[in-house]
Amino acid sequence: MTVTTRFAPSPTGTLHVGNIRAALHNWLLAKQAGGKFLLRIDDTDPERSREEHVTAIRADLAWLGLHPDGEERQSARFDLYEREFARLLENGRVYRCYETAQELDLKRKVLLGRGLPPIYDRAGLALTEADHAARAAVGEQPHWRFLLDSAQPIEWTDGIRGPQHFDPKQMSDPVIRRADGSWLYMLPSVIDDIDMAITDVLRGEDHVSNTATQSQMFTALGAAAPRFAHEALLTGAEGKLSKRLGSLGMVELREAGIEPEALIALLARLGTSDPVDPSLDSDALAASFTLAHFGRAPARFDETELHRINAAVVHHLPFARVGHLLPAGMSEAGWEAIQPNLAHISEAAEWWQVVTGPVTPPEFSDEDRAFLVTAAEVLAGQEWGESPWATLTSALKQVTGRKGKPLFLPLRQALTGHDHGPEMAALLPLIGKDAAVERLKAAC
RNA sequence: GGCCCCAUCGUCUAGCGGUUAGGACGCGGCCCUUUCACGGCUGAAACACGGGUUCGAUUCCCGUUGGGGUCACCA
Repeated sequence: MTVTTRFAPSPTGTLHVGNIRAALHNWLLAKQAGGKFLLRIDDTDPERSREEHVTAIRADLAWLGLHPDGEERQSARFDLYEREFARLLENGRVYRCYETAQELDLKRKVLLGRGLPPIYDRAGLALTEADHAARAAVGEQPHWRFLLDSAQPIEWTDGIRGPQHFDPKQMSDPVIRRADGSWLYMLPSVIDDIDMAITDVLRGEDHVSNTATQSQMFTALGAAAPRFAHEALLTGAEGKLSKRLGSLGMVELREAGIEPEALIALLARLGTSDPVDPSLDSDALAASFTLAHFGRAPARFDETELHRINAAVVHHLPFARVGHLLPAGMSEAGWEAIQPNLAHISEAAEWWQVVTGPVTPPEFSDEDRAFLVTAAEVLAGQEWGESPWATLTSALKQVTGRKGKPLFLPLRQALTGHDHGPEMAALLPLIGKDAAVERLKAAC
């Protein structure tokens, strides 16, 4: 059986760290097995779903390199839901209810106040046909609940959490359809997982109780449930599940100069016993992806760590990958000279400016000025060669007797305008002889 | 409040009765580089607490404390 996973975002917003992690893990799981990764847009709620978010989600997945092998949209599948719903109705697994949201809320509060679990009392189930007729007569439309089988213990072996047991008596029959006929998440998701032949559902542990009720839905629809795995959620750096984390979206990440490789390297391994390794590509991450290596306690997502990983990633990126992001005219040699000094690709512009000029050197002492005059003369007269920096500095050492910092720092400052930066040996050939001589003269 | 999950260096974690408690990231030091960065070496750094069980608990059991999740006509 081939492995098929899915990522099922609701287009009510753009992707954020939690979403991305879910998408990535499902992608890794499928990719590892040579299976399929499907995108399913969960847009059953026309009120809150926005087309621009669908577009953004597709674009973000593409940016991350998580290309789906197929895409479905729940809004295009209502006929299917209708048919399956009819089957459940026939089998007596759905029933009509009339409580308003306010009434249900009140019931819950009363139970909670008495220290009892807020489980739905199944008042709707007790209604007679006459009751329903009377409701209909006054124009009242019912909403629908799925009837849990209290006699059927719920169990599954979770890919991360191990054996799971739930008592259906401890759970409420979920509302699956509103009075206006619109669908809630619970049932369409199960119908689609069956229809799309999803073999593995990997999601956050906030879905554990959903899995419990949904596992009965699979059975009620005559299908075998997929394998389930629930991973512990991420928390913010300060411990609590932060609003910051929830809102840390693709836009912010991109604006902060985070590369997809960095995000993927961190998210693939955070919360597992495998070390985060910025040098690994997605194929290597997929090959080593192991559910058994996931911890069961919530892990902290630290934005600072993401930036560190980003720097490490940038140090590995080949010119071909970043060329189009670099300043016009920047060569491969330029990239390689500057790359080790970058935390973000965007900083390449600053260092390339050092190569192309103009540069603004600091004020030098008379002594240094004299030194730089000599330097300009030596450089102008020297054979450029393979390693002009070594040639220049060893010549100056002999001529002026300077060494160490007094030898190198004025040169660096005059040539680049900075007192630190990429290696001069790599920079000088890029600057070129004429420009270098000019800069030395200009600094005097 | 009920139910579920969790508790080892700052962080992510390995450990499945007897270990000098291991690794990775970060941090300190040294080397390389006559800068910063990169790279190499090295060091400091942890079993939440209280009871049991046992010859012996980080490991097994109970409790306390603490953290996370869930109990929606959101997904």
